[in-house]
This record gives sequence, structure tokens and C-alpha cells, in this order.
Amino acid sequence: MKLSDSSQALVLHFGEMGSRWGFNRTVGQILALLTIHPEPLNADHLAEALHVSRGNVSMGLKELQAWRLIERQHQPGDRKEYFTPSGSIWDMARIVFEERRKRELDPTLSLLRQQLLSASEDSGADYTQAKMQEIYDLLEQLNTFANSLHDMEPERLKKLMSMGAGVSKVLNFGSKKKSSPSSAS
Amino acid sequence: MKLSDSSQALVLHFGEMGSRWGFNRTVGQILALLTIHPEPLNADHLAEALHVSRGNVSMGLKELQAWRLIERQHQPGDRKEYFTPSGSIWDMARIVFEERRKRELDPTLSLLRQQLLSASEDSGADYTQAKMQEIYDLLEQLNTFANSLHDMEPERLKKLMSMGAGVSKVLNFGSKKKSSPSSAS
DNA sequence: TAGAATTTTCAGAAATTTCTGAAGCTTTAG
DNA sequence: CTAAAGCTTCAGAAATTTCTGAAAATTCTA
Repeated sequence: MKLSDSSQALVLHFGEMGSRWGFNRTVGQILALLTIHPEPLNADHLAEALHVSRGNVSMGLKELQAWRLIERQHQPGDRKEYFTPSGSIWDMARIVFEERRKRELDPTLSLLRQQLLSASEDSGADYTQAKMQEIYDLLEQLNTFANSLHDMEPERLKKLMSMGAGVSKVLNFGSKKKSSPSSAS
Repeated sequence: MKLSDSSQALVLHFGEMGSRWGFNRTVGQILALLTIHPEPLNADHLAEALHVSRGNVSMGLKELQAWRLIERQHQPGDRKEYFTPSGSIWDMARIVFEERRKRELDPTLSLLRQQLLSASEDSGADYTQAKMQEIYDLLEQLNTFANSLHDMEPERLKKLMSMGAGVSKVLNFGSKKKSSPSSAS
């Protein structure tokens, strides 16, 4: 398990970025290596290539399986477990995106909802209540948007993303003068 | 500086979420408190309300100013520095979003660009090169999309977000029947 | 079923991040 | 200019996260 300079660099980089993307160094490195390696790898390969302990690899693989980012395979005539990414790069991005939405928005939405419901009791603290409502509204909108991206079929999503700033133009069609009376439901 | 139960809960929560949003506990708490408090606060207020040291508050304020999330003010007849959020909740969200795009996408794009350019030298490692290209393409598309969101005027952005899944419908206009035969580029 | 191969677990070690508090710096009033 | 008020810095302490490695558990072969 010797990595090319280029692969080595990518793997190390994914380790560093890991924490920003929601996992730890080893998990980032394992994911990177499995992704760019043509063949499935087993835990010993990974431990050797990444210079980390066997136990650490085991924990990392467990976490990546929990995220559904990788899956187990078996090679005929080998008792060891081998791993590969469970989908395309695109699939991975969706999974990470969704997981992060859950971790970064849901808990706060849930807290704010609670706070705002039980607010009627407190009479004062007007300003604070209003701000909390503002934060809630914003996060809920973000959340809805994130969900709608997540639910889109890949093709449509790709199209939307590649339109980039062009989306802005298309949106003018939707608005025109005629504001649909449906509004807030 | 006594906080209501509700404010207290929100501040603590923002402290916990802080690390997921890109800053540490104290920074999260300071931001939350300044946001929901009707009046500007000074460093002593913050240290007392959050039960953290004066030095920690100073560092937190410095960081929030670097992010341009808060700004200094002076109260007439008081030598202390007071702080308030520097914009609306919406403005804050945009700043945090943009800062995270920079931290989470730019470094990887930059590394991959470099790797892919200097790839001609290495002859082998075909699969790996192809995967790196895939990752690069995806991240660049994400990046472009994020930028176009960031550059949109708030009104248009709000409209886009509130359309949610509806965006999908609007996009059909752009595709019609004419399926471009380009496929994988 | 025995036992060898492989994987998982988890207590404590190592590394990293965050926080404190006192020293020192800057600003302002007098 | 002096001194008090206020702010910042940063070395080391505390807290948190990550990693190791040996023991325990599981799986497979014969």
C-alpha cells in the first residue's frame, strides 16, 4: 500500500478538512482513500497506508458505514472485509449535505419552536421574542430550501446548480405582477 | 445582567452549536446574547452573563469583529466599548454562509486544481485522476452555486428559498423536450 | 467444538482546542 | 504628565477530542 505523491496529498488534505465537514481526521482520510483507490481495501490496508492503529480504522469504518458512505464487500477466498464507497461522488455529497442539515439546523429549530410556543406566558422580553422569531423564520426557510434540494432528482439538481446566477433571471418569470394568493399556508 | 430562562437556554444552545457553525462556544454565546438583547452590551456585561473570563470575552469579540458580525459603539459618558450585531439576522446568515464556503470549499478546490494540472507528468493512476476530476467538478459546481446565492440581492434570495420545491417546476421551462445529447463532458 | 483469523471495544494516553487570569499595553481624564 | 480605567495578550491550565493497543468478542474453518 504505497500511495503516489498526489494521492498522499489528497488523503492528507481530506484528513485536515474532515473536521470542517463533520468528521475526524481518520474518517476523512479513509473516505478519501477508498474514493480514489480503484480497488476495495481492507482494514489492514487502510491502517498501513494511513499510519494509524487498527482500532482507529475500525472505528472510522463503523462511522462511515453509519453515514452510509461506504459499504462492505467480500473478496472470494479472503476472509477479510473489504470496503468501497457506496455510491458516486455526487451521492456522497448529498449524504454529507443532508447529514449536516440535520445536525446544524434541526436542533436549533426544535429549541426555538419550543421557546416560541411557551412564550405567551412570559409577558415582557418583547424584543427578545421578536428576534427569536426572526431567527426561527430564517432557519426554517433555509431548512425548507435544503430539503427541497435534497429531494430533487440529481439531474434537476445539477441543472439548477449549473444555472448559477441564471436562476435569478428565471425567477423573474415566477413573480411577474400576479402574486399568487396562496401565500403562507 | 440576569437572563430570562428563555434567553439563557438560547444562549447556551448557541454555545453548543457554535462548533458546528464554525466558531467556539464562547463566540457562539456572545453572538446569541448580543443578538437577542435590546441594548448594546460591554465586555463586562458579557463576561458576567456568560460566566467566562474577561480575556475570553475579549478574544471572542475580536473574532466576531473579524467576521464583521458585530460592531463597536460608544455610549455617551461611558468609556467602555459597547457591542451590537452589525446587521440583520439575514445579514448574519449570509456572512456565516460565505465564510464557511471559503473555509470548506476553497482550500480543496485549490489543492485539486493543482493536482490536476500537474497530472500530465504521472502517466499511470488513471482511475485516481478521474476520481479527482469528478470531485473537482462537483465542488466547483457547488462553489459557483454558493457564490451565485451569495451575490443575489436579499429579496430575490428570499424568493428563491421560499419557492422551495417549486423551483423544480420553474426549471422545467429551461429544459423543455430538447434533451442535450452532450451527456458526460 | 477447538482454535485460528479477524473485527470490535474501550480505558487510558496523546493531541488539540478552549479558557483563565495576571501582566502589560492603550486610552483618556484631570 | 500621571494615574486610573479599560482592553489585549499569551503562557499555561482545563476541557475536549482523537487515537492506541491490548483484551474481548465474533466469525469462520476443519
